[in-house]
Amino acid sequence: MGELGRSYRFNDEMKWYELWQREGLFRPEVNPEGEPYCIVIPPPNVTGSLHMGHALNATLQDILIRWKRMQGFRALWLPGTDHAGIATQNVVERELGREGLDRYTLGRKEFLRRVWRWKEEYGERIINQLKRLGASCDWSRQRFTLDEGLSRAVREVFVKLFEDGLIYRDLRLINWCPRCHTALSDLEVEHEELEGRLTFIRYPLSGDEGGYVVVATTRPESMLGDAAVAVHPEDGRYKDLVGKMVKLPLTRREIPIIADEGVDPQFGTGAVKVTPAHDFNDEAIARRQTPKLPFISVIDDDGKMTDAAGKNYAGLDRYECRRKVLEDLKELGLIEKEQRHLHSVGHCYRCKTIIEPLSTVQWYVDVKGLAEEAVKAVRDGRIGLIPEGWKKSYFAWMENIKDWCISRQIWWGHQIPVWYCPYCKTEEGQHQGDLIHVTLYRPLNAGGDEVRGGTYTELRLRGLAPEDIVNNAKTVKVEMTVKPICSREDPGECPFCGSKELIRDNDVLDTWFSSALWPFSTLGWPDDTDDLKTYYPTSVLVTAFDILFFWVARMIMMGLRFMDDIPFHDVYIHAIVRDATGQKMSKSKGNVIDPLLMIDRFGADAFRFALTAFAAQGRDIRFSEERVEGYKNFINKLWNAAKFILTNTEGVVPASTHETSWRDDLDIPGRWILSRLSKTAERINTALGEYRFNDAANAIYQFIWHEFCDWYIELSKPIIYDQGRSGADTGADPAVKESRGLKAATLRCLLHTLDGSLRLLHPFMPFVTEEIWQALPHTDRSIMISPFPHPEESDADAEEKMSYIMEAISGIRSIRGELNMAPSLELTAQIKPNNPGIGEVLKGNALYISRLARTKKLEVDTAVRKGKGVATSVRDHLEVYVPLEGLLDVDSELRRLRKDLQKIEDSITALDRKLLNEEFLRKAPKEVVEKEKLKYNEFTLKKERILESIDKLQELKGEDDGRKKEGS
RNA sequence: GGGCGGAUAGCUCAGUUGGGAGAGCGCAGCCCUUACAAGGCUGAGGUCACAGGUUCGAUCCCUGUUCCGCCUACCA
Repeated sequence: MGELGRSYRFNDEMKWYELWQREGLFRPEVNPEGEPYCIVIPPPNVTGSLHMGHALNATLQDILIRWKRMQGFRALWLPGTDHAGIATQNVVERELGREGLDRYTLGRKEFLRRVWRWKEEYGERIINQLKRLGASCDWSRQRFTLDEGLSRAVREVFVKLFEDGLIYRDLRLINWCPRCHTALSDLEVEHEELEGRLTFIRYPLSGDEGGYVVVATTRPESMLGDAAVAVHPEDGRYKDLVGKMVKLPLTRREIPIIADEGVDPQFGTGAVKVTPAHDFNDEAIARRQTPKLPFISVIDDDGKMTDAAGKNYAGLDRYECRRKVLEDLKELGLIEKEQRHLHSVGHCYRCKTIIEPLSTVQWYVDVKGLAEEAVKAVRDGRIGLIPEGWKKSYFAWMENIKDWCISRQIWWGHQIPVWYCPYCKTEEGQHQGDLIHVTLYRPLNAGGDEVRGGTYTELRLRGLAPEDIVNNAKTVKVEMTVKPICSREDPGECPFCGSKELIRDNDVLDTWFSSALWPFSTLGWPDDTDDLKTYYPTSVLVTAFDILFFWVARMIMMGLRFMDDIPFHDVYIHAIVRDATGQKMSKSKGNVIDPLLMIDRFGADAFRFALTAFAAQGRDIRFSEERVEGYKNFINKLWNAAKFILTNTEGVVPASTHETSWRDDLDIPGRWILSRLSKTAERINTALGEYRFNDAANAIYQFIWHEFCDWYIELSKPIIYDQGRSGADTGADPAVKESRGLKAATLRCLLHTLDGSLRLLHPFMPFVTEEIWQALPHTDRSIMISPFPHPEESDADAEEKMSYIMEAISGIRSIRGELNMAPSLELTAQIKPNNPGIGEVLKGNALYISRLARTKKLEVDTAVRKGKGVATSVRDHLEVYVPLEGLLDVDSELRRLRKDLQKIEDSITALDRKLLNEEFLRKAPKEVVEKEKLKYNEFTLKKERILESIDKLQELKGEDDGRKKEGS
């Protein structure tokens, strides 16, 4: 047993974390016999630092894990980080940029060394921040998506899907980020409404001097790549023009006017320019046409115009080019008009650069079949989404899912396990080496000549060694017809021609590809490990909705495919944390609140509790510091309660869970608080079982502050102090003896309830609970492995009787408060119980009433004779009178009573309406009618009593007034 | 364009099988009562967005309207 300082110092939180870690308490092996319970953490980016979303996410998982661990489960919270391909690469490239370098000057190998170095240096930052939060992850099992094991999993999955024909290459338009220099999946594109300009441009008709067609566009620069002008086939205005040609301004090309169903005659002029290589819509039109329209790429990887754009524009940035095109068109008098136009524009989710659709060869996963299975798993309830509302979006997305573009033109990540042989021939008989196009990041010397790129065959013929080519390649574009060699092991030679010279695919996989395997790759798959057998499928996944599609859906698909089982039973989808005004937090808005700052200022416990208490299902959290502060006060309250109990229970033998005989000596308040404690445990269990975190948090808050502190501790004081005074007694008096038993029992009850409260609170506030608990008599090493309180049968009798006591006390307090009487003023009070049974309870507990309500004299009798000058409080089971000779402020008491009367009359009127309604009597359930009748009787009784009091007062007032008149 | 969610006390929000409207903060009054003024006690404050409907009875179920968010989509 220890002593507690004056106030809780949360700065020492980490000493407990160190203890937990030292003792290995985060490992599931602390409960070797327990049923497995497992959560895999949504791996944060290695580049990341803890933000509010992480903090909430981790707090909720920690609550579940600590709760289950205390319940004896073999609870595993498996942590790790994600290599975050694009984000991490960006960070390191920026770093290089400051040194005047870029990744190409370093070359792939050296660049990757740099990234790993960066990762070793900074990659643990977010992990350490999670520790500050108190996250009880099993760090001995920590994983990283680029670990050897996880990489093997990725490779296995890729090869298997390739073999099954579910991974393929294709040439089509993709979302390209010119800044990150890579393809992106549809999900990685954020659409934002922007105000742009709709420009109406005249395209002169060929062979019809003066005739023209007007097209409207938001991207004038793309006209350089136009392949046609399209109109709706039914559009009368243009019917005659279909099949004719127009002269494409600023170029020497002529392009046809074609008909396509996809054109909206209502929009713009009804005629649209078609740029197949730079617009998804136009791509579709181009593919529908016979003959197919040509794809003319006028914008390159960097967002600059290509040679195909014409010599006036080649090399210009796409937006510079736009300005120049507009200028040039204006000069030619071909701009009819411009208007403002609101449209949504795709941005790179990593760097916010505007996406450029480019026609490239990429790798795709055919997800249709996988998605079907994943839909089934949710539809038939094998996986639960909580709150359920998300199912709808899940289904909607899954049912319209498009193939997943998984290749990225970056270096940090899992390189695609595919090789190409430059010496084999394609089915059409071409040399594959001629179809592999390499651009070098710097000119290489080849026999005296400077070489900047070319086909692989050319480069080899000019004398460059294979290593030189690969190591200096900026881009390697492999045409569609080249045969891929996909292999689990790096192939030493071509399986077809035996050539030892193979070129590996330059691209890496989307980071989400490896994240999709997380629930089983982290447990050891593809090996058949004990962990995998024990913990898969995992219990629950806790995450925010913004990665429902990115991650959750894909994990379900991959889990079902490769483990033949769901990856988790439940998915709990929590809120987004916003700022106090409801804005999403973002760096650009400058409204980000740093969780670590909150932890520094208020402690991790208060911060966690604030997040939890507001984590209601289906609603976003508006975060504000005040709330955290409020929970810091709660900690203070708890601390002081503990201090009080500890100083008063010195020497009290620890109340072991088995030894319960002391309970027999308890009186009503003691039995009541135990019953409430048990009820609270039950409420928390139910709430957490349903992922109703806010309910659970509020239940324990309510119990500790408003039941334990406000009532029980106050009620214990008369026992502790009064009996303490007579403690020196000989003990001959049986009443004293008995009360000694009561005192001992009360002290134990205080300790027991404090201990139980701490355990119930521990999952939410791990640090302060540990600190207090360590000061309590205890046997376990830590509260975090002590048993979570089991709900017992509730003590209805004690709860009922306690309500009488509470009514009596608050009745008296109410009169005191309402009539503005000083708390120090000791009153005389009379209580008239509704029946003798209630009276017995009140008499037996008179000590509590008089102490808490501060009375010097207390009379309890069903036949109490109400004096003339009394204040009255009418409660459900009793009436309270406080005679106020001389003190009575008759008018304010009358006002008070009339207010009560009004309330009760309103209720009675409402009930009247109901009970006089025959249909209600006939149709409503009997219990309800009975209840309403009972209420009616109760209320009328109450009303009569209040009326009686009013009468009495009015009588008195009459006399008073009379006296005053006489006196004057 | 399609879909989803929200509108309850001054503020932020709970309210799960439709049966007398709750919390926290804030506010007002009285109190430094020997755990805690980071506190105690008492209290004020709500036609549960609006309009219909179902029902004996609606904050809750249905329809519509208004306002506010979010997701999604190939409106050039």
